[in-house]
Amino acid sequence: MAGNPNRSQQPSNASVANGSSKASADLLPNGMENTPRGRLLAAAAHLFRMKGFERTTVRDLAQEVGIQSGSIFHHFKTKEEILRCVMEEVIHLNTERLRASMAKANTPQEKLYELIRAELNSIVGETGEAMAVLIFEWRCLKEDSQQYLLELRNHYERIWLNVLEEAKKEGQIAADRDVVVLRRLLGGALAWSNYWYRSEGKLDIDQLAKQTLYMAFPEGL
Amino acid sequence: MAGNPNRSQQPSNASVANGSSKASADLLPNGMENTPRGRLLAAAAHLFRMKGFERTTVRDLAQEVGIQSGSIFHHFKTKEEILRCVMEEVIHLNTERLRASMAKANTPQEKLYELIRAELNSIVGETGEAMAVLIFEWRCLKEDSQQYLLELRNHYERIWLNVLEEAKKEGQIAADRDVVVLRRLLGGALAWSNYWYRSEGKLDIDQLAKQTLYMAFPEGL
DNA sequence: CATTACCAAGCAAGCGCTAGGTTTGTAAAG
DNA sequence: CTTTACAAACCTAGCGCTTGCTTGGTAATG
Repeated sequence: MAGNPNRSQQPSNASVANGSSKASADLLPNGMENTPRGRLLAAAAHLFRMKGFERTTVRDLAQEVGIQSGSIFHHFKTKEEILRCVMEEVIHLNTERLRASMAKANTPQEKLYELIRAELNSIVGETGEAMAVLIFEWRCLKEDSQQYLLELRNHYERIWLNVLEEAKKEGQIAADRDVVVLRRLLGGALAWSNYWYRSEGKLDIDQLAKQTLYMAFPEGL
Repeated sequence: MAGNPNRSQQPSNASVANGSSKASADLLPNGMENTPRGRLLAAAAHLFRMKGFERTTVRDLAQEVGIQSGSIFHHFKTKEEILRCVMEEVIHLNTERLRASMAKANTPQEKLYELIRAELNSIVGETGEAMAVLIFEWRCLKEDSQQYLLELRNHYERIWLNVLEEAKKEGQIAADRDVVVLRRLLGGALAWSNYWYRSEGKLDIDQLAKQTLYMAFPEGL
């Protein structure tokens, strides 16, 4: 009765138990999902996305990775900390991604396109579930977690605004347009794609990025 | 011990108890907030917006309108029914609003502008809280409620698509653009404004509508 | 032999909701 | 003008269940 059944039995019947075979596959391409902590974060991103943070119980989460609910608290102090970690990691990852995109783009036009393409990939690609959680479960964080993550997000937004301001200076964006408002409109349009875009459809990500670029920056084309 | 303290004492100390003096003010301009049911819906829209559906307890809601938690179920069968009613009413109201806007607009340009302006008013105006609930608490509905509300939402979307298709036919929208994708990008951009737009700022709704129109339909101007 | 990863059992709090009774507003009947 | 009738609105008390989390222990690894 006491003790732990052999480790190798547990994960398999866990992923069979409920039909979700995707959970351990793909949150972060870091190889992070090989640690127990990483597996928990990946499963959390998946469940929080599907059911929402509140509706996901620690028992759901435990079942998804094949452990007992109590064991979760060996890795995280509270349920909220799990949420915060999912968000923190996805911000870091995507900020790095954005920075890398800007490094290899040269002209303002290229940069604008790459900004859109990178954010779109964050939202509908591998990190999509975590991004959706970041956006739509924000309220579930405690005040101080919000404050901390807000700073991280500001770095990300700064990259966007720098490029937009540069593009405006060089005439790619009309002088009478407010770049902050433009960024917000664009951010909403892109974030929304998390709801409707399906990669199996006939529209691929690059095409959608082009359509968005065309919508937002008519002057530049 | 038994019985109900005089009615006139109850509502006042209820709205003082927590600092929210706004709850009973403004969901629906119908005068609907004068019925107990209407007051509950208005308070629900407010609380669901601030804290989310799951985090709002029936006890929170009861306190906001100054009754006991059990009394809520005299007006609604379940907590989920309250959510559904909030959503249902806001869809009806805004569909009607959109239809009215289209009735008085003549040219395709005017119609495009009015579409944007009407939706923006739905999102950041009086019905903003209920709209946010409609958008962000969708998952909390049971399957059949979702199905029912989806039909209502489709009517709303049909109005948009009809106008967009007409505008495309008349050359206000370039021939190579997909109106469905365009609507989704635009819908996202507008929905997002619920997060950041504050009417106290220097940008008024009409200005924002113009900026959005300019972003989305460069050909038409 | 310490560290990491886990289990088994269960506690205290909070949840949606119910049951059964009381009060209040309204309007017809006496 | 009163009395009676009745539905709508509300209260009190609490049930049954689920929740996040804790405790005290075991098993395997290096």
